[in-house]
Amino acid sequence: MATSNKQKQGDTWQEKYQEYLLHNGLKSTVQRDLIANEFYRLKGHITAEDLHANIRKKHSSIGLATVYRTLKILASAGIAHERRFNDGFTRYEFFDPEDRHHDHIVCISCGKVEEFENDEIEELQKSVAKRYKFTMLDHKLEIYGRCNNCSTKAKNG
Amino acid sequence: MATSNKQKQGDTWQEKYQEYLLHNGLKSTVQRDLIANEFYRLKGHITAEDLHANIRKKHSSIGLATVYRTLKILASAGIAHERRFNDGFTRYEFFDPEDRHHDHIVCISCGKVEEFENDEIEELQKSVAKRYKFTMLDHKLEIYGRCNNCSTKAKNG
DNA sequence: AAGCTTATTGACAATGGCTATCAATTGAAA
DNA sequence: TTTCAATTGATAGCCATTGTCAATAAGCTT
Ligand SMILES: [Mn+2]
Ligand SMILES: [Mn+2]
Ligand SMILES: [Zn+2]
Ligand SMILES: [Zn+2]
Repeated sequence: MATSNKQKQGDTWQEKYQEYLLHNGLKSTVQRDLIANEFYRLKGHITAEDLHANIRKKHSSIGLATVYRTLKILASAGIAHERRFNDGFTRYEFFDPEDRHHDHIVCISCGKVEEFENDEIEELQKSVAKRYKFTMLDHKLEIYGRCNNCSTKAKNG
Repeated sequence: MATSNKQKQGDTWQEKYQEYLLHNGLKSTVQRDLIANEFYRLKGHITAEDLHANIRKKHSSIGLATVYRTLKILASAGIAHERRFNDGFTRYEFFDPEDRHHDHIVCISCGKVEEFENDEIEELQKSVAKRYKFTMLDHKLEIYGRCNNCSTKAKNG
């Protein structure tokens, strides 16, 4: 076949999405596809409600429940990652298999979220898990603080 | 005075508690004091409901809302620390000013929570915050996995 | 010790993010 | 097309936590 020699780097998220639907007896629907595409288009760390609000602008009949449902599917398919910071919302971010693992630094004042990678921390975590005889499956590292902008604002007016 | 030359190491949590109440127009009540003492006695990472259940054994009339309220006060007073792992409950743990900061490694199978300290990770976090020009106020590091016991169980039975 | 003022309590209602339910609709296989 | 399971939007329900409120208790002040 034309694509099989391309060491699977050509797998787009859309292909992954369709494959997941197929293998799980799920259907491609106009709402589902729309939500998935809009999710991809918007980027960032988005809540179901934010995404729903955005979609509503063009497609006012799509229900919030369907957005929740679709985000869960995308997460199960490995296309989205669930994130829970400390604001009571579940957020989703698009996951590209090319991307490396990253953690987050969050501004508690304006909500800005920056991403960072730190191999040393990752390694140290592994050693901690080992020391406590835990099989590490996941981890969560979040730094909370005030971004440069918000720190400056606080100092002045 | 008899205590003033003791570089404040003699401050018990009870003193801190009473002081906090005083300075904030709050009252010492039998329920409040009971909840605070039971919280101290039980240790661990406890939920409001767990604590309430324990107290109910001896004092069946104490309301759950009062337990919630008291835990919030203890947190504000710096006597308890709030923790949110990924099980949907807010947990509280007693905080001793003598203790150093620690993070957590959590078994997703049996719920066991171990505590660890790692200065290298702490330092690396500071450097990340600095790189992103964030004023770090807090951070959360949790390792999720399976404890030795639960890993073994999974392999066999 | 009694009165006074304000905080506190327990019961219960309400909140809010999210999920379950259900009748109507749609996708896709035949 | 027909068929039939999957999907949808609306809405009810869930559940940890918080708000409300009338009754009560703390901690002054006399
Ligand atoms: Mn991210
Ligand atoms: Mn702890
Ligand atoms: Zn900010
Ligand atoms: Zn375990």
